[in-house]
Amino acid sequence: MTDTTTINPSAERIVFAAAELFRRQGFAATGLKAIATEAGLPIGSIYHHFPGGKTELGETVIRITGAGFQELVETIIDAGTNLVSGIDDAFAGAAATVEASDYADACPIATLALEIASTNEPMRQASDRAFTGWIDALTGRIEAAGCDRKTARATAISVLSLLEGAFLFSRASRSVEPLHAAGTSAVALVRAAISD
Amino acid sequence: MTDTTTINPSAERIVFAAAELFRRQGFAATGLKAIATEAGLPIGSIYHHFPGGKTELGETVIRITGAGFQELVETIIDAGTNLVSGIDDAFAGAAATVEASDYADACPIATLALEIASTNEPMRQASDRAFTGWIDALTGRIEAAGCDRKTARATAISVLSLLEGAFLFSRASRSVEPLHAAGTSAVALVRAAISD
DNA sequence: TACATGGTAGAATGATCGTTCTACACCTGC
DNA sequence: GCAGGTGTAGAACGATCATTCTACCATGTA
Repeated sequence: MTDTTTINPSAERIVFAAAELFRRQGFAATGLKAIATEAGLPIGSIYHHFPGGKTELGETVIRITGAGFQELVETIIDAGTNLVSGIDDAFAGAAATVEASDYADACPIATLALEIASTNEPMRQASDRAFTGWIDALTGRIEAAGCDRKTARATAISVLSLLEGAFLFSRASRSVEPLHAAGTSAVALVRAAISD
Repeated sequence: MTDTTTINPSAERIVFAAAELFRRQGFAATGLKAIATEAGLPIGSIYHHFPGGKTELGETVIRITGAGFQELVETIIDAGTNLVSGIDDAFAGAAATVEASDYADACPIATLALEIASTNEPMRQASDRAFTGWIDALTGRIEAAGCDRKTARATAISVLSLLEGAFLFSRASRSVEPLHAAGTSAVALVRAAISD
């Protein structure tokens, strides 16, 4: 099993190649050969670094890209003059990223999380942990901004739901309108939550 | 090409079998043999009814289940004493359905829509049309409840984003909490939109 | 009766799949 | 120098994939 805190350069190349392909076309449609090619390594290396096979690689991708996305979003939110403007910036940034990537770079794990939710328990648990990390991080910020914990959590879930739902619609419509609409609503929900 | 307004019994069995499997495990992970088996028909029948192959079947599944979901949600919303309570009922119903189906029956087309968004243009367009139909239908209701069109549309997009995002989190966490949180927020957004 | 149409039935095809296996190279420690 | 560990390299394997093809049946029409 790959070290849980660090990851060696080749394994990292495999994870990033896989993450890109999984995000763009999903888990089942991505073959290990394509990942190996994208990573510039032989297919045997995948099994060397991830002896558990495709599922283990999938879990690692979920863990690492889920944490990376969380860190990115936190950085954006925390750079705002306050929580509300930070969230506004995060949605705007998401829209810009999605548009600049030809509507491919949306949520790093949503596509495969839905694919495997009913069929691959280790990966489902990994995705649950990633999403829970996001929800907890945002809950903490909303709470710190002066909201009771229960409402903060519900608001965090809603804000992230808005983001995920809007990603889906943006990719389907090849338009950033959903992300802008959802961003406006996210701001309104958070404003209401911290003004109570 | 299958008739666009009616569909014969065998083709219908194929579509429903496919829809179930696509929803549960996604498009790429579902083989035509499994669909044929589920429909109780030989694999040749799939090509007979859908000469365009798997893509054509995918488009048909998106069209039919997208329209069916819209009709279901509209029925629930319109049965409420007013728009706000109708939307509340819709989210509660979604939560009950997801829970009763072992967290498999969420959005009929989200999983495959994300899988194919960057790789299969005919199907992406079909998913865009389905989602657009949902957005337009809800926009109309919010507008009829006394909201300007621009805000009505943005609110409709947000409500549906909340639903889709919450479906994702509910499937990942095997919990209905996200749908209840999103439902409360949807109600708040719609209330605010029609009181302006 | 012959032909056309619509449909079920399932084998055949070449390609891709995840996985296992064998081979070799390099580095480190004893 | 040898053994063990780490890693690249890619062929082999059995299974599954989407698609095409052949065969047969039933019905309706000329």
